[in-house]
Amino acid sequence: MTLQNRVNRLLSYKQLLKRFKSLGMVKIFSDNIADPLGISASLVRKDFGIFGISGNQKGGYSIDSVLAKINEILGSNEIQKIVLIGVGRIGEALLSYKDFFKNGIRITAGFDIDTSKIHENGDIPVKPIEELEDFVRSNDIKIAIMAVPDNAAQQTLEMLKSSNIKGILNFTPVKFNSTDDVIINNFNIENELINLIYFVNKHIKNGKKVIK
Amino acid sequence: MTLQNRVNRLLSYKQLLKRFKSLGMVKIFSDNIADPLGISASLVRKDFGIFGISGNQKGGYSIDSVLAKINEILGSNEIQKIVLIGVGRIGEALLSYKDFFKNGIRITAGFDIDTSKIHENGDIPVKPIEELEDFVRSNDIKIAIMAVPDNAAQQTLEMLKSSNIKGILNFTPVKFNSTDDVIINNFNIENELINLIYFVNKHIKNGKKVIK
DNA sequence: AATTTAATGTTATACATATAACAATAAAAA
DNA sequence: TTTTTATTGTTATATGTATAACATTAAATT
Repeated sequence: MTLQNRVNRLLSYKQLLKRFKSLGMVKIFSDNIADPLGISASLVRKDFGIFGISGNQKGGYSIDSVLAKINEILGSNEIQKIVLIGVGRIGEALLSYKDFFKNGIRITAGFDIDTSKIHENGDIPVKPIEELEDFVRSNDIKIAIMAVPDNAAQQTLEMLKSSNIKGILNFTPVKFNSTDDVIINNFNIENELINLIYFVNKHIKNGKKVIK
Repeated sequence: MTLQNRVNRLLSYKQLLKRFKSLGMVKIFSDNIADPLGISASLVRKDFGIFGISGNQKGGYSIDSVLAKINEILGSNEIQKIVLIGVGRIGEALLSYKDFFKNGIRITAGFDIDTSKIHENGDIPVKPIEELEDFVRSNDIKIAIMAVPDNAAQQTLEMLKSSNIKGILNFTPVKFNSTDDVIINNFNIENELINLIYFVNKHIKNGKKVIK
């Protein structure tokens, strides 16, 4: 089940390496990374190879230099400015999500059609949706989080496209496909739950077997 | 990019078929499903075959009977009771998420250590975390959403395991692996954003090419 | 009633991804 | 200084997943 691409794995490596580091470790072998993540050591080495991360024939990999390289690859060294469309329940939760700062992600503004949501002088301003296009263009923003109700999803997508947004994390229940112009990452909470329920039931029926 | 397993695709089919149905359509061909989802018609037919969904040699598939079969497979006909651990910002947003009802998912209770969050007589009760194990056992609950702060994640996981929970949708930034006892579905919002940023930047550099 | 047709259902192939095996090599040991 | 050793880096194999090709078949046409 754990569907992972190479970049997602890189993030897992980062998380794990930070924990190793916090324990005072300095060097690490591919096995030490593979085992806790339930993958093979050769996959770790291959990933590292592909991203140009190298180690020493005997001494393994230096945690610090791997972490530095991963941050470089992921662009975590620069600040990544994004916008949030739809300041409802989920939108508000995301606005107050302090952890983003750790990875250099900044929600620079929220946008909503509901005028009661607008407040310019907060920690993160919430602006009327009409200002989206101007804001995105003048601040050179490429990424948006979409957290509007499902009946506004299509319309919001069009706005984001015409604002020249290049990547969307879509929290609406409406699934959209990526195109040449925009990469769309759909996250449907209900579907994740239904999926989980399915595999749990299957698991219970078929007897215990780890599903990845 | 759109990493999809067979069950996730089934959910996509369901969503799409409901839309076709709302347009008044009654029958559908595999191409009609495949094209909007950007997959091959043979994959649709193969999925249907694996799940025992059959059509007519000439007339395609009956939308109603496919939908009925999908609901049966996914267990959407029964009510799926789940619990929510951690009633912070995200937790609250999920508690008020009305759409769950459409698919038969019921958050039966929330749990928190913070006593100020507790209220027994709301729409959905929020109970002290100490009552979790009893509640889960007496209501035969198998699925939990974990939305606690990262420093409480490990401890919460242990509680859920000892309460005999079989599936966890994990919203904490701490990644956990599935085991023989429990299937864990990690959703890390930051990681999804970093992942998206990576592919958008790559996309911009390498020239336009659809990434799925 | 025979033939054509247009779809399904299934098998074969291609592509993608992960693992396993091993060759290369730098450090450690003798 | 040579040999051994332990790990990386890389190539070969296996597994998993998606597509393409085709055989099958029921409806439509002649």
